[in-house]
Amino acid sequence: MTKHDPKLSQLFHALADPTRRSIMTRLAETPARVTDLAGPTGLRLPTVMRHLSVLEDAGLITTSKDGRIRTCTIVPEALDPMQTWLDEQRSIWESRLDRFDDYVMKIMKEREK
Amino acid sequence: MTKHDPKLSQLFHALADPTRRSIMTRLAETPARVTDLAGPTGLRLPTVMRHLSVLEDAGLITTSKDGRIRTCTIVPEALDPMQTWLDEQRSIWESRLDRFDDYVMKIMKEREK
DNA sequence: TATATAGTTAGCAACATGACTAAGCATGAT
DNA sequence: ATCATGCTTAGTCATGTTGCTAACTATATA
Repeated sequence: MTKHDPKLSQLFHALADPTRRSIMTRLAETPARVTDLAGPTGLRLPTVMRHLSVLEDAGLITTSKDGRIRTCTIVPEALDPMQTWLDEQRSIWESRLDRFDDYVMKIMKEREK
Repeated sequence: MTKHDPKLSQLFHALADPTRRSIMTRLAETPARVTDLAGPTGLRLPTVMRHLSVLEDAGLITTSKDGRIRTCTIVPEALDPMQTWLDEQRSIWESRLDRFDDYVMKIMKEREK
């Protein structure tokens, strides 16, 4: 399972940048224009544009243009694969603990003899 | 909050690579030697070493050397900040939905007049 | 129509990343 | 002591990422 999974890589990569995470947090509040998003970052517009297209390619936001204004909106479900990966990891880890418990139980029973 | 948060960036970056994720999944099962980890990847040892040090720098694994064998072990708690970030995002998103509900309620009441 | 606003495109520079090979250094087995 | 094993270091190379400026397009607004 999860042979290639480029979608997950894209997701993690998109969120590995603090600027992009702050954009995500801002957009979690409410949709915003490109210029609104650029403001707090202190970065130039083309730079912010690039960050936005990384987020959009990863499916984390959608954008639409009305007149000369582009509005960005988050896509909350886009985070689901990440949560799923986390849960899978935890699940494997926990079954490992279970196996360890089994092992300990076995040893204990051995000693009871 | 989360002004810089380089730890989170490091975490996300470390997990953005499929090789590193597969190593994590493998290590969730049980600790392993460097060579054991290299095998399935088809990559050369120095390359795998680099991946391992990225994971170790991110705090996702620890390693220890016994004789000439280095054993790698996952640090499950290292994923906590990621889960926390996800929860924070969701929380902001949900309170936004609440505010939207409030807004809708307000409109509805306006209409009742 | 002229001007400001909002975004876009192109291209550049600096640095980071992920792969490799070649060579080295301990440790364990013969 | 010699050789194989397991890892480590150093150095190279191609590509990707993040920032910039400059110049452009398209839409308001005066």
